[in-house]
Amino acid sequence: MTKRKAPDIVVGRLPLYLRMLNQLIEEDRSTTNSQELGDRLGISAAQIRKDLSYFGGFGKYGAGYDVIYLRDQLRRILHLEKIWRVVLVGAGDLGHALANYHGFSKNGFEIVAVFDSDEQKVGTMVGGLLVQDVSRLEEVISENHVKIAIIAVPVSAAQAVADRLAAAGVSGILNYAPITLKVPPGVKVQYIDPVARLQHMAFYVGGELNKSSDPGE
Amino acid sequence: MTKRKAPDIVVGRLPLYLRMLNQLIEEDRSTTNSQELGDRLGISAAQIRKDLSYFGGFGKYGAGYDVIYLRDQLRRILHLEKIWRVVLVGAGDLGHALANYHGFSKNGFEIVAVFDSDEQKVGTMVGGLLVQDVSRLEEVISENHVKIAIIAVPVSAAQAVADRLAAAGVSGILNYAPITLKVPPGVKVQYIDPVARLQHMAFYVGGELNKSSDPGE
DNA sequence: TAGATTGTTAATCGATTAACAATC
DNA sequence: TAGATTGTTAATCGATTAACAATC
Repeated sequence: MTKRKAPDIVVGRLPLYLRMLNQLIEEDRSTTNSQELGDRLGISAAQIRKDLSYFGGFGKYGAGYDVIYLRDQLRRILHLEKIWRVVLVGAGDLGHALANYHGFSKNGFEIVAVFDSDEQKVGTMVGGLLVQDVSRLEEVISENHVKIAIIAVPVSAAQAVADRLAAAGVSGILNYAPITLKVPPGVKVQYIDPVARLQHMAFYVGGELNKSSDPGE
Repeated sequence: MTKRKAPDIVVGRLPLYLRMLNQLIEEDRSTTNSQELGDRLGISAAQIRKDLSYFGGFGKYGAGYDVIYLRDQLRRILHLEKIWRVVLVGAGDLGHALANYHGFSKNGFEIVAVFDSDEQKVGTMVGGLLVQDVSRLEEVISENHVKIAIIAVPVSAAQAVADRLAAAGVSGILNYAPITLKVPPGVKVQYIDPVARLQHMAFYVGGELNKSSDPGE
């Protein structure tokens, strides 16, 4: 029987499990088990079984998991059986890279519109889409029933964009601007901040300034 | 007195505190306090004080924190007083965006070389740097004493690149390829996977498929 | 001193791991 | 049945919050 509401941290691991199952399927594997999944993901087998148990029982006692079946179940749980229409705000270098990235569409996220406020960029093509003026943001979101957006604008514009996205009905924002956004209840924000990640690593790497495996010159 | 070793999750928040302090400095503020920092970051004041306490006491009783002083202390703690030389592997769309992103150099991370295995790309300019053949990876890392690298190559090449980076002396890897890397002990990996983040959000957003604030057409 | 806010301790809460009965 | 691995419970571990003495 399905247990109580899964913690957010558990939900955040499901995409990793899904990714690994897709990889196993590509390797033509038909079954796996919590031990193997854990080894390949750097997670304990117990944790994987516990995580899955929040949503149901998907394995076979003594035999592990059918990779196709578990993959399909995870897709269902994560609401990935439909194609999500996504808008991208910001057509700079990052916006370009995101619009051209095939990983989104391969995984069920279709970028349906790209916006920018720069007159120079509006009207140009980015990733097969015509860049639109950001003034059309609300209109496009409404017409396409868009629920998820990606922010790839400078810090100075990010909060205002988030405000408009939320007001227009978006309830999930993937934010690449290095700023903590204030959003209304019910709107989920995920942050991607490579600088913060590098700084996090620098803490651990930073000990050896001049030592390391360097005999000196 | 400084307490015991700080948990990794605490270290991961320090860059957010640093970012907020830089923002306060730009706003010409001279002091702040744990309450304000917490409010603006969506974190409890108690947690901020606790986090900082792992590294020392940086505030003034009754008066809060001097923003410049705390900023400097965080930079020291995170080993950000030097400029980190970083290599970027992969000169595709993402590599382009990363090489052109000024946020790295503004925060003390200088990309010193860009590599690709595609003959078409080697020799071209990306972000002011000449793209080099990936065969020169070890040589450049060694000559420049590089300790941090960014992987922006396809999944199929990522593990092999990580192996070479680790063997060449890199101890921090920022990985954009959607795959869990196997690395030797002592090598720290941080992952950036926008698809996983979108999937995580889809779980929460996914409930309302056809309902939401839409009266139908 | 009165007021404010830190730094720290103790209490609470939550997540991970270990162990094992269930079961195919 | 014997063997294997799940799903679940209980124990452990770790992180967050609450409370408050310290102190400027």
